[in-house]
Amino acid sequence: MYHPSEMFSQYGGSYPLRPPPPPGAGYPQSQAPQYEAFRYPDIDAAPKLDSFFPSLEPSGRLLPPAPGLPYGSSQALPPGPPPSARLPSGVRMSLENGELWKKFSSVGTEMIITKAGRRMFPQLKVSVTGLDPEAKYLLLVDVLPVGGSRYKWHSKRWEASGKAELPPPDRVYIHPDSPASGAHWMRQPVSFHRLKLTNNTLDPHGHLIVHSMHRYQPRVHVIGAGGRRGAGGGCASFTFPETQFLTVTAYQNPQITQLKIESNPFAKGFRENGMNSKREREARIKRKIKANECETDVGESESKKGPCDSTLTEEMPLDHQQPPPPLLPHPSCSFYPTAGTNPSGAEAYVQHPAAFHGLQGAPSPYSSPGQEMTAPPPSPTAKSPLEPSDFRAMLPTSWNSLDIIPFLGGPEPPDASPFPPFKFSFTPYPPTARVYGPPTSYPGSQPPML
DNA sequence: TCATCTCGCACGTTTGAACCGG
DNA sequence: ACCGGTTCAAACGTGCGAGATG
Repeated sequence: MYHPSEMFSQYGGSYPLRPPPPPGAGYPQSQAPQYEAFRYPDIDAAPKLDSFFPSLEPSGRLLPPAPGLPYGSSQALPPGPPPSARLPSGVRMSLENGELWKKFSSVGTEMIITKAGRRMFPQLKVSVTGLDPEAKYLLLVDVLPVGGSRYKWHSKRWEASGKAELPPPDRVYIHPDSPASGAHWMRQPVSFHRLKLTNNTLDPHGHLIVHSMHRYQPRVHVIGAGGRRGAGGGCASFTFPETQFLTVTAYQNPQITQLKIESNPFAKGFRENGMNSKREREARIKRKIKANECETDVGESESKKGPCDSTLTEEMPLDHQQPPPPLLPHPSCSFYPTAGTNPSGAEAYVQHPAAFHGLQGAPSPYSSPGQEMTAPPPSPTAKSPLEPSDFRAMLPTSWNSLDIIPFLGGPEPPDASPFPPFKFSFTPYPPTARVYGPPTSYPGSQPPML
C-alpha cells in the first residue's frame, strides 16, 4: 500500500483554469494590455472535464456564483443544478477551525500577500463526509473575487474605493493528496495549509494569484475522479462565509496583527514575551545604536575608553498602549447559504465541474460580442481510459506549455486506480456584471462584509 | 505628499537527515 | 540489519520597519 500523498505529492500547486479575459466593456481599456502576458492562446476552450464527467447534462454544468456575492443583484442567479447522480448527494463539508475564522472575520480578516507567496492564516481546514469511501476524489481550492471594488483602510475601517482591478490569472490549488479515496478524505480533517497567495501575476510557483486591497472568498471543491466502482464525475463546491478576507501587502488593522501574532505559531516570536516583541526589538535597536557608538569611540580612541558597555537590557518603556480601535460593525455578510445548504453553513453545489468558473456559453464579460471562445477539436493524444499510473496524461496536452507543468514533476506513482480522462478547459469567468459592477452594492461605502 | 509595495532582518517552527543505543 | 528515539542544522514562515515606488 502507498499513501496517496506519496503518489501525487507533486499536485500541491495551483493550476490555471482559464485564460485571462480579453478586455471588455466592463473594464478599463487602459488595463487591458497587462493581460496579454497571461493569455494562453493554445488553451483548450472546450468544455472542461467533459470526458471526466460524461454523464452530466450540460444544464448541470453551471457552478452558480456564491449566493449573495455583491456582484450586482440585477442579474438573476441561475438555478442550482440538479445533484449529480455520480457524486453522492450527501456530501457535506464543515470548517474545522471555524471559531478561529470567526474571530478574524469579526474584525475583518486580512491576508498578507507577497511576491514570493504567503500562506493563509487561518488556514483552510475542512472535514468532509458523505463520500464514497472507495471512489477517488480531488479536493481543490480557488478564491472568488468579492465585492467588485478595491478597498482601502480609512479611519480605522475598510471602505470601498473604486472599481476592482481586472481579475488576475485564475488558478486553483489542488490538495497534494489528490486524487485520493473518499475514505482517505473522510479519515481526518483536510488542511490546505500549504496554499499560498501572491500578488505576482507572473508567479512561476503556482500560487493563487490575487490583487492587493481586494476581497476574496475561498471555495473548496470536491471532484469525483473515478474509482474501482466506477464512481466519478460531479463536483460539490463549498464556501464558508467566515473565510472571506481582504488581501494586503501590510496589515492595516492592528487588531488583525495582534490576532495573527496570538494565533499563528510562526509569529510566536512577536508575542509580548518573545524575543521579537516590540519591547525586545526596541531594546535590540538601542543596543545596536549603542554598540555602533562604542565601535566608533573605540576606533577613535581605543586606549582611552574601557570596554563597550552593552548592558542595555533594562526594559525599555513600552509605547503608550493605545486602546484598541473600535471593532468594525458585525459582519453583515450576504454570503448566506441558500436552499440545499448543509447544516455546517457551507453551500454545496453538486454539479459538473466544467462549470467551475461560469456559465458555459454565456457571454463573457471580458469579450465583445463575437469573441466567444470556441471549443477546439478533442485532443488526438487523449487517452481513455488512462493507464493506472498516468494521471498526468489526463491533463490536456495543451497544458504542456502552461505554468502547471513545473508542478507536475516527480516520480510516477507506483500504482493507481484508473481514472477517466482529466480535462480542464476554460469558460468565461466571472459571469457578466457579477464582479465588476460599480461598488454600489455597498451603499454609502459601507465596510466590506467581513 | 501620500498610500502602497518591496525587501532585509531577526526570531520561531518545521522538517528531515544523521546519529545512537537497544 | 532493523527499529525507535534524540539531536541538530537547514529551510521555511512570521511580522516589522525602512526605503522605494507611483
